[in-house]
Amino acid sequence: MKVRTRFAPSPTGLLHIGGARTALFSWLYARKTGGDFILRIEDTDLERSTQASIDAILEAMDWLDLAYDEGPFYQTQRFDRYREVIQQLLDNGQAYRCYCSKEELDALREAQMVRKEKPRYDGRWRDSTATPPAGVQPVIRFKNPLDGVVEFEDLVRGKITIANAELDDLIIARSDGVPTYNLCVVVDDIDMNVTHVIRGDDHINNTPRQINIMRALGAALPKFAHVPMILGNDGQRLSKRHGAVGVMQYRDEGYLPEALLNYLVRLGWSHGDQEVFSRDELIQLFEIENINRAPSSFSPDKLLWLNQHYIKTLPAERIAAELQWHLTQQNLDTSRGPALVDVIEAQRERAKTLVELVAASRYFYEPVNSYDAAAMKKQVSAETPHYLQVVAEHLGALQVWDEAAIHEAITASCEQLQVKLGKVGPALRLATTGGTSSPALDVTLKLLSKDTVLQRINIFIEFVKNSASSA
RNA sequence: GUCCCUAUCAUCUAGUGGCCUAGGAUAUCGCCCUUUCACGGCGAGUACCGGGGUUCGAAUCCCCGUAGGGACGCCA
Repeated sequence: MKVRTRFAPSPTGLLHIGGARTALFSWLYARKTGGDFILRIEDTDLERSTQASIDAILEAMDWLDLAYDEGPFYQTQRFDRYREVIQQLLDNGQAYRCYCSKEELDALREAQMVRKEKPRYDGRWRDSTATPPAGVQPVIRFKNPLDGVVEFEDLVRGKITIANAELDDLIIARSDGVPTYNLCVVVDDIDMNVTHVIRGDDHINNTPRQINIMRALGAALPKFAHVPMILGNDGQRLSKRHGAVGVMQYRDEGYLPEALLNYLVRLGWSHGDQEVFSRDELIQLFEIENINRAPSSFSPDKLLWLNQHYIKTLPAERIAAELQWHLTQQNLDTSRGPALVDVIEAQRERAKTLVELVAASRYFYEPVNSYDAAAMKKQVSAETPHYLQVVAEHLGALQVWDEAAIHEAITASCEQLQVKLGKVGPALRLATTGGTSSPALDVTLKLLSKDTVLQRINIFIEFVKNSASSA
């Protein structure tokens, strides 16, 4: 049978790290097995679902390049189908109407807590022949088996057993008739022929209930794989109100989707000692059974390392494409100046994020309008204008503007001046970039172009002279 | 509170009874490379939660503690 997996987020917020990883695992498994990956939006919570969240989820899936073969399906568009199933359950005596008020249920729960019992519905309307109270819109509850156990083989945990006595008769339709999560999931997973349910382990407790409903409907059971939660740095579960940030925020902060995906897949999954995986490798190597059982905590440092790794190793064209968004954000116009891919090649080893990469590359595209104060103090002396004048002369005389020639010119300048490069280099860097860090001087100057370099040297010489006379 | 799940360096992990005086990666620290910033290379320290079993032998299997996470909604 063809493998079919699904990712089923609820649109009540951003797609965060945990959700993205679950989506990744589901996607990988489908790809690996040549199956289908389905996206389903679980928007039955009419109160909290928003279009903005739907858009955010879609945008994140797109940015991560986790393409789905089917969907997005929306549960709100399948209400007729759910009602049909609910009616069937009602007709078969597998579900019943419950007329309890919320207050009544709260009181029940409270009393149970006091008695140190697990709070659950006591089934008072399950077989009731009492006359329903007037004016109360009932909810519909599923008749969960009273005894026995539900046992299933979880693909990552192994055998999980829960006694039916622990379960209560869950609500499958609200009093306004809107079906609830557990019912919708079951109907959808059946209708969509989902073979592998891969989801967060916060759903382990729902699984036996869902299995019972599936059995009541006479459906075949899918396989379940519950992946552990991701914890924050403090060991607490990562959630919307607890340190979880949306996937798109990582884009904003300058991470590459390649890095984020690679980081995420290694959080809870491993293939021996391997740390870096291409997409194709992942598809080839991914196995559900290699997913860890323990929750893991998110480590920004390692993500950063992977991001830098990908910045260093991906084709410059790929980086350039991803960089476009940041260039716009940071208002840097690269239409004039060196080719972006050349700057990327020169800079890629000294940026951990794309944000840094852009920030560190401004001087290639914008005039230098200030100089690092500490460096001015440390690297600039009374002789500096003269030194740079000589350098400018050598550079100005060059017929060919390439790295070797530039290197020659600088060396020759030092020889003529009888000084070490240490007297000239830092000042030259300061003059041309405004700061103390850049790629090798010859590379930097080459990219900057001869005209720009000579111009900047002149401006700098004037600046030094002026500040010396005014001091 | 009740039920479910989990437990190897600071963090992510390898390990499926002998190959483990526990390996890799990140982070940290040191050295080298480099007259910038980085990259890179080499090296160091740091872990099997505790206690009982089973076994000739246990990080690996079992039990009990302990700790952490999850669930217990007319949320998903």
